[in-house]
Amino acid sequence: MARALREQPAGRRPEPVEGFVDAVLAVVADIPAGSVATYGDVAAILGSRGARAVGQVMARYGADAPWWRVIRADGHPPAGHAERARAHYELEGTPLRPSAGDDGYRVDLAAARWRP
DNA sequence: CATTTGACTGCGT
DNA sequence: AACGCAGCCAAAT
Repeated sequence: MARALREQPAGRRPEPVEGFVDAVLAVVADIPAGSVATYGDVAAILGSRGARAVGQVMARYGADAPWWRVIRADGHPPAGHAERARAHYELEGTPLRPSAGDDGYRVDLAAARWRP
């Protein structure tokens, strides 16, 4: 469906769609189930090193995206979402690894890291 | 336009 | 493995 004009009712913007935001969501959507990518990897694919910027996008716009497939460089799930992410991992069969101190588990990056 | 913020990363302790 | 610190990036305020 054609997206009509980009103009919105004055003073109201339906979605702050920006190039970077859209790109991040697109990359995240490309991550296959059972695999994961680090914030830094997603940023690198976009030609940037803004791992934090990617996290920022996920926090604000990743609500409807497979955010659990984007994890930290250490294999830890998104901060504050370990419990919810774990449910998705077990459902998708993402290779996990037992951990003592963390949230009780940790994603096996060596086996689950997505390779475009 | 300047400052703050944050679902990050790497290194040292 | 846990904690702290500095560096980096884009969006939000």
